[in-house]
Amino acid sequence: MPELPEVETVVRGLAPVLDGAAVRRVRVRRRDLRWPVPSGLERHLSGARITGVRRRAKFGLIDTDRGHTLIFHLGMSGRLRLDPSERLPHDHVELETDGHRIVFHDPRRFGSLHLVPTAEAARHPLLAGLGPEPLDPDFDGEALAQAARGRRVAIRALLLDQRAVAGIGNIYACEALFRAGIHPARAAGRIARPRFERLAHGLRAVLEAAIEAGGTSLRDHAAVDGALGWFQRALAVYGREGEACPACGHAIRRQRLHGRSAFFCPRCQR
DNA sequence: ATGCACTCCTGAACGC
DNA sequence: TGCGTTCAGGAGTGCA
Repeated sequence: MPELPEVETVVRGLAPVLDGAAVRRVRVRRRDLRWPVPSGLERHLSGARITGVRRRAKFGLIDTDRGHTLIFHLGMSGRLRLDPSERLPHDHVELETDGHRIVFHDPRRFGSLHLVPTAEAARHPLLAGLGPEPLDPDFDGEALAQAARGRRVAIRALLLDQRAVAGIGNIYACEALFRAGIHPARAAGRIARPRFERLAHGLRAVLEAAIEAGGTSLRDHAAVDGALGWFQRALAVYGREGEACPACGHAIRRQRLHGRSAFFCPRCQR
């Protein structure tokens, strides 16, 4: 389940391979992803040179010298495979450069590909409303406090809202809340100001540690070279229902919240 | 504006 | 063994 650290891992793996490379051929085997693969993808990318690979929230952006940017989202089960030795089911799109092949593989097809003029990438509907990057140097508790003002939703739901803060999914929302000692069901607007500072710090710390470890590979994530991320070993609460809280030893609890599991320590998180 | 259920999809895990 | 059910969840949609 690619969240910010997993996408960052993919982008970092992709950049040295794609930066400066020329796209030789694009092959689309399946167009019906989360949204249809743009019909002009092959035409606009073939022959273009890649000028950069970057990330915004959970999106990867590949810029070309033709003024187009390819945006990818990995959804739930998406992977980018670099120079795969065999073709697999669900290999939907293939990008051949002068030297490598990048394959977009996505069994559940919650992922998507988009092509936009580079100058308008930030205004694309999927990117336009995104909140601040939690790893941006300017990101702090104030940004979270502002997004939470007057809101009655559970803080976990607010963290998952990409307009409030970008790139967070269920795993890192749960982990950051544990680090900040905040109960996932607590109403966002009823959290005292200093606690947002702890939450912002918890988010940053857990995301940086996860990137360092190459992300969390629960089921679907892997770096472009197929390497698994090792951060699941460092998860304190996510997926650990019944296990001992690493801080106090109390059993980790799982609670259904808005249709999704929230994992937390009922003693440490209030 | 806000909150929330529903929807898409497939594979893994589970129960009988 | 084999079938059915449940779950995972990012993010748009549509409703109250």
